[in-house]
Amino acid sequence: MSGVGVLDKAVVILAACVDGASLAELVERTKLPRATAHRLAQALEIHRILVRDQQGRWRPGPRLGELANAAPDVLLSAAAPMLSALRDATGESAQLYLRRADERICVAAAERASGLRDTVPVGAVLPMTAGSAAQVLLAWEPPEAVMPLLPRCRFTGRTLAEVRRRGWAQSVAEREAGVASVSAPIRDRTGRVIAAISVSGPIERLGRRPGDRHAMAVVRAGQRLSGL
Amino acid sequence: MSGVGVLDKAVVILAACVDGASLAELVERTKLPRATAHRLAQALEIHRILVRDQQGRWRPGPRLGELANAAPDVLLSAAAPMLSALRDATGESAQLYLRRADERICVAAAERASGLRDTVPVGAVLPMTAGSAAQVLLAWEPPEAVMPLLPRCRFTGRTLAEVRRRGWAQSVAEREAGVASVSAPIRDRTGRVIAAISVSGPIERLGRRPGDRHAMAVVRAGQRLSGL
DNA sequence: ATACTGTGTCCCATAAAGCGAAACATACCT
DNA sequence: AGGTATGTTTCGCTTTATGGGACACAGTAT
Repeated sequence: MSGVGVLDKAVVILAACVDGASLAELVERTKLPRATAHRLAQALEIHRILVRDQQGRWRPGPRLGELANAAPDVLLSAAAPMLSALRDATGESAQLYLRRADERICVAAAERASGLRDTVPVGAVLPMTAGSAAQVLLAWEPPEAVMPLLPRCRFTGRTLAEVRRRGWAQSVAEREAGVASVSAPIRDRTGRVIAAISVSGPIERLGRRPGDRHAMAVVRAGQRLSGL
Repeated sequence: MSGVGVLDKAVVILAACVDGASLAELVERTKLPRATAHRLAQALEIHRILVRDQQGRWRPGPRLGELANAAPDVLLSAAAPMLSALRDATGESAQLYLRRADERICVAAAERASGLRDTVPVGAVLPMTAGSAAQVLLAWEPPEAVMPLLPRCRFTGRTLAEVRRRGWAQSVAEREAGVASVSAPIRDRTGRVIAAISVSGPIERLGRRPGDRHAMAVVRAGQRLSGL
């Protein structure tokens, strides 16, 4: 598929191990012969791209993070002042989310200093089934990646089409009662959505159409963080 | 080396691309024949493990981060409450650092709420040449990885030997005048140091031997975050 | 206790994939 | 204009990767 079969197989194995996999699960998910899966997983383990726990389950190893450091670091470094600026411009808490399978993780945040505010601590794992950031992270994904999730989502395919059209998403009382939010995509150089930038706060302040008020600032921040 | 030559070559290529590389640089750094380096880099690009910019330079692609998400997520998720607990227990700001080549990045922090405090925002990139976290991230590295850096460090090989003996590091006015800090390692299941956890604050409060006061709490927090 | 099934590991004969020299195209420098 | 460096592609050949099957161990059913 890429022209190098061993790499094709290794990537399939890595994808199967994101949430942990035994050898049997690996074979089942990758459809590779057991000897092949075992041999390649061991080789990835030697490189610390996979690690194996006491139960014999493989999951992503530290070397992946080391090799990936440049990409996330650049975004994280650039995001910190941008989130602070967005918080100051909008008067609401701002966050940055990465997608992880069926969840999203907050990797940077700038919290409104006082008063009523939505607090999402860095490291928090939130669902992909609700919230404007989830809509943004899903809207540009291929349909086959989205379809299995949609039955459990608080939004629909139609909502995601609207997100693609507008370039941003808004939600009211989706992830949490009383909270409204606006999100926009952050893209890599190829145009793929790699993260979502958001502001969130109480419905009392943001209203039932928070995009009217804050979409432009959030979209602008997302554009500035794109292409790094 | 791992028994699968293509994977061995791919990892060498990925390591060479962490800070960006043209084809010529890739060939120079990996010692691979040009056709081989080109073919494998293109295959990694097809998988989005590498991306290529307009100048033809390859660097880590978004897929690496996606595949690595689980590993950093587990640590990041677990760290947030642990950093808060450490901040409350010690009364100082607490941070978590990952190593990136010759720098370290703050990926999680819990800041002391009021008064004089050391503020390191999430996303901040700090040098590997000064500070107790730098000592911890270097102390268990192989000598050949450390030697090139030592001439520029504010500490010595002897300091690093002491860190290995004690299991923690302390620094006074190294990274910044007036700031003292204590750090301890966070290890993966194989025992390798993958991150450093720290508390930092003014010398006035922490004293010139901040380890006397806080090493136990920091080491304990590091142990609890190890092996995830 | 025994038989069967599932899982993990390893070996090695074989086939297929990956290798990489060389050719070609383009850009840059003198 | 000529030489050099860089990037891309081809394809005959060699080396590497494949994966069936054997083995060991654990778990389950009878």
